[in-house]
Amino acid sequence: MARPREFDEDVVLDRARNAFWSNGVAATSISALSSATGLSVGSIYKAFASKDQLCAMTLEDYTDTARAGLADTLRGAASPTAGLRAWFKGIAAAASDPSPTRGCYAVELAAERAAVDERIRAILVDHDRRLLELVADTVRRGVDAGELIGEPEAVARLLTATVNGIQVEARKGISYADAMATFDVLLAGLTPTDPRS
Amino acid sequence: MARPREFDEDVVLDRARNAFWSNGVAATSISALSSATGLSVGSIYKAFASKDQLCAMTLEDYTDTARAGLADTLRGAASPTAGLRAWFKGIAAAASDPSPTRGCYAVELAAERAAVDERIRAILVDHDRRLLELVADTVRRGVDAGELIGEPEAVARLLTATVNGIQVEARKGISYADAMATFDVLLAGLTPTDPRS
DNA sequence: CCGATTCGGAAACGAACGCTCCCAAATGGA
DNA sequence: TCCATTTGGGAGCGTTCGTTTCCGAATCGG
Repeated sequence: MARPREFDEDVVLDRARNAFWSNGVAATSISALSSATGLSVGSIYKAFASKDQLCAMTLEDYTDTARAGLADTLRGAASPTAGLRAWFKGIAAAASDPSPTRGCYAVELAAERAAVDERIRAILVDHDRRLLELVADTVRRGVDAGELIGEPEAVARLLTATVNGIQVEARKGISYADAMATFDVLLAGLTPTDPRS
Repeated sequence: MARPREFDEDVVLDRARNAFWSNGVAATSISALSSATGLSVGSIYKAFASKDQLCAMTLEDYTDTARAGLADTLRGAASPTAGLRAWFKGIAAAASDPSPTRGCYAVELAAERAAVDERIRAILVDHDRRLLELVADTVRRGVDAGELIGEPEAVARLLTATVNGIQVEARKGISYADAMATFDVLLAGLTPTDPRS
């Protein structure tokens, strides 16, 4: 009953996230969010309670979407290592994006807010745990198939750490080729039949 | 001639950096910097011109110090790989620091400001270039000594990317053991005589 | 010991901050 | 067709922002 909303919450969350992502959370004012989303200041507070709450919601939406996309990529690939390579290609593409939303929103928030905002930190820690499970599962399948070597969880930690490192480089600017070259060296070290040495 | 300064610029830069680092640059006000440094607002502006300028100076001081420390670590070690291991131990220690200045200041600034502040970005890009040369040189020596395998510059990019990735994890909290385990897997993949498979 | 020069710091600037309030507009059930 | 209820939005709340201004204090060459 009563008057229905005129805006699509997902669209508003996307636009708010991009604003936070481009300029930093603290540097993004409510009036800037109003411009970015098309909602008035009062409507933003009616719908999202506070700036911190809105930020947390954009992050939760982002991490959920990112994990779902990664799960599709990893499980839809022809083999575990093919899945990892597809993941890396997507990361390299996002990292070499010239827009101010290049890199990874979760990395931006981890760096700027995780040490000071308990709520953000909790979302990121939970995301990390689930992401690690996803990647470790793929690595385990790769080890079983003889494509990869090492202890799956430790290897998964290395993979996600390296991806995050590339996302940091992305904030300063990195080419697609340099990002992929890094991933190539990484994978070469985790492959049993590598013709090095 | 004229009245001498009553403060030590290095001490003030250290305290300002820690304030930026803990809370984020945008979220750190001039009055907070005044409290942290002991200088009055007017004195800060007389000595450092602006908040952005002060931030850039803290970063330049930090990156110079970090590179000098790493150079000492890498060149003072018994072997190239021993140098890398010493580097990783220092990173893991800084990453598992429970204080809000855990992780790496350069990563914090890369994530929060590099995409929007040209000056900060330039400092970080320059730092990256020099850091990469330093690490690549060590890797090259390691390859020559038969301790490491791969193309030195690409391997160096992987090492620095992984280190930055651990620094991102540090902002959310990571144990010393988990950080070191990640580095162990990384090095195992870059070592010719590893008993895996 | 004086005068040029710099420093330290309190007060104040206009602007922008996050947020609340209030009211008109829009809806569905009675 | 009202009426209860929720939305949209603009004006305004008190506070804090980054920065400037101004002036007494301190120093050193003359």
